[in-house]
Amino acid sequence: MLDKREKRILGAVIHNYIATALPVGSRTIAKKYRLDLSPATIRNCMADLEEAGYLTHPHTSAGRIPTDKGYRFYVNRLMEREDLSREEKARIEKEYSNRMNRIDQIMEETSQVLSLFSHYTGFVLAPNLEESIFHHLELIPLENGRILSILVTGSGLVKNRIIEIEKVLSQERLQKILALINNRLPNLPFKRIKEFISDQLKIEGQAKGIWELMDQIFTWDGAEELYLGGRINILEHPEFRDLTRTKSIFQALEEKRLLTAVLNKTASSEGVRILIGKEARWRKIKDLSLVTSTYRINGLPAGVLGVIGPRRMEYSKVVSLVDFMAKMVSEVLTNLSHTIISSRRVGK
Amino acid sequence: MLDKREKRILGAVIHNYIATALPVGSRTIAKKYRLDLSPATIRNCMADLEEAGYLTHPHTSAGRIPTDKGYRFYVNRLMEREDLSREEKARIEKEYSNRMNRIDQIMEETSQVLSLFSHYTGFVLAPNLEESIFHHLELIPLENGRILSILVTGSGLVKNRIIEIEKVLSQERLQKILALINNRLPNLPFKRIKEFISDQLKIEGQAKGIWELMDQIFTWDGAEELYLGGRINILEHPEFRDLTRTKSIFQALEEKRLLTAVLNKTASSEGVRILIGKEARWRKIKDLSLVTSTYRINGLPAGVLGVIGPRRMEYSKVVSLVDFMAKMVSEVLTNLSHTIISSRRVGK
DNA sequence: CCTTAGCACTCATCAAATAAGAGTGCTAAT
DNA sequence: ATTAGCACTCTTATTTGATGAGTGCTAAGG
Repeated sequence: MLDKREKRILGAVIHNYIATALPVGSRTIAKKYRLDLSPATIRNCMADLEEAGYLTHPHTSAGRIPTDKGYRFYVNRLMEREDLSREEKARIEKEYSNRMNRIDQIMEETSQVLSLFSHYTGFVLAPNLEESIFHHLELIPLENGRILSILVTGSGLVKNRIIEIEKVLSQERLQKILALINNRLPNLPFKRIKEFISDQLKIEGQAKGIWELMDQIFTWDGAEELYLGGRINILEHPEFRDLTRTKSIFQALEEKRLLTAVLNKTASSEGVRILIGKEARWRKIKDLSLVTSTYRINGLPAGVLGVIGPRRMEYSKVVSLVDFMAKMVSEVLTNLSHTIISSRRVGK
Repeated sequence: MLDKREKRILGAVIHNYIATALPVGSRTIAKKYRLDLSPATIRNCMADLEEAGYLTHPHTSAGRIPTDKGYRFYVNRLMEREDLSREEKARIEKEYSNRMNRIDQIMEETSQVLSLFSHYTGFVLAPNLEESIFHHLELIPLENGRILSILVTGSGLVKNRIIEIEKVLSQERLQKILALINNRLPNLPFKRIKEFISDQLKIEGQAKGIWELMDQIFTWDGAEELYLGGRINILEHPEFRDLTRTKSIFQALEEKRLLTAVLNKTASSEGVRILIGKEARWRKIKDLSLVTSTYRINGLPAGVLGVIGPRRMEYSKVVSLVDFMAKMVSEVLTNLSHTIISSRRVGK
């Protein structure tokens, strides 16, 4: 365990490194932070911290820079949360207010705001369908047994695609099925829909063609939608002057699958999560950190949003920002979902 | 007018500069291109070309590089089209084959293919709604007079958004209107829909609430959807080593509005269009060139696709690629639209 | 025993100096 | 009209030396 002095010095090093991106030496700390210690003492202490794995040396005679472990300790134990000022919150809310009724607009805008206020790259992973609830289905028949299926979720997300079935169903038949679905399924979570349908079909002795249709409608590849805002912000930071590295990072950002995979691994616990460098266990983003939070619809986890930036990130600010945005999005989406769900009572 | 020799030399300079990104000198040309002229002669000639505005000097004792005017001449008069090889076409078709039934997937995939085969950045501007034809409308009522409107175009594009109206319409009323619309409007171009509706309403003496609703459904902001693929490819090219410039270019790419504006200005003439550097009349992309083509649905202009890269672009190859992809997309979308439109005859 | 001053040593970075090379533009010869 | 030759310019790469930040160690002081 680190003693009090070591903590203070570690904190000072990280704080300074975050601000400057330059290796920080003992003198700097002695001068800038009122520790009342001589550089020499600090040097000794830093040597200890290095041995313990919290700091490293880029080369023999340079200052220290934090390791992943160092950042982790800072984030867990040292860092104080820097709440957003009232003005900032107001600005965000203003950025946010207009025309926020299409869910994809909300996602897009959120990723923009996250990047704008953090100066890093913002992202939003769209609501996970499995976790959503069903609201409405439309089927528009095309030729050759093709059908355009339009699926509306409880959160107002609209998913459409063209499906093909072997057995051609008549128009009346289709209408009947549709009515049945829109009558029985609303508010059912998607992950329980298939079993529900198969149960119902058994009871009512319906044909196989319908099951085939249903199966296609309610099956989708896991490719969730990822919104990224402010990719260029990455270029702002000195550690990415070097194009060779930067390029691989842009490649990583372009590969939505990668990010999606990483994000899906972060457990959907409460609050803000931080993933530093190699902790993400993904080579391509080993020099990046993620600050993420889960947003919820009606209290149920729906998706993930957050910020991607250099390991040397202003965690204290970013954490507050991400937290705030997660709550904001949760609220907006929950409201939207109420609008939609309660329409059942009023409209029909 | 340039004489034969000047043309050959200009062609050689540009060809070489495209390949190397380095200013090209008289010796290089004398050696690499069988012009049977001494460097000195070539120098004289290049001086003339410079005076005429086709070439420049970065500094006194460097080789020549082409100006916008030089590129323009090259593209218009000198360049031979380098057709795609059979293998390339086969590869593209293979990349393209799978699951191409959702229109947004087609757009996404097309932009990817464009970037993959050009090594520049590919883009597709989604079909312009104004030019599309109506196919189907669904209205799903929510509470408080909110309505989820789902609009299907003749090309299979699905647009959905939530609209609000003052006067609450009853469920039956809504159904009636919907039936009417889906009966009368199909195959009508969107740009003629509003007048059509207002005519109809007059004849049938319907209430104002309906006009308000219709107006909202068939009005949209011009924000068309832009798909970009392979942004990073820009980083591959030596002229963008310099981060300062590169950053502004990424900003430009991020600003979809900008690109959309530029693209909408390129007239929808036949075939491939090339925009070089400042010709686009937009400061931020003054160091970039665009190669674009219009794709069509049933012979009617629907949208624009193409490639964005450095001014020093391999125009001869890229032109063929863009041309090919435009034809490909036209075909795919036209087929898709047939599937959808003919469903009227079969399904209903 | 902890802290600190002092000092030798290591690297990285910067600037100036130098060298090399590419390319031009001009002149004079062919 | 073409070309060879040459002086001149400017860029780029390389070397060199100086500077300075920072460490690690040792020994002295509280």
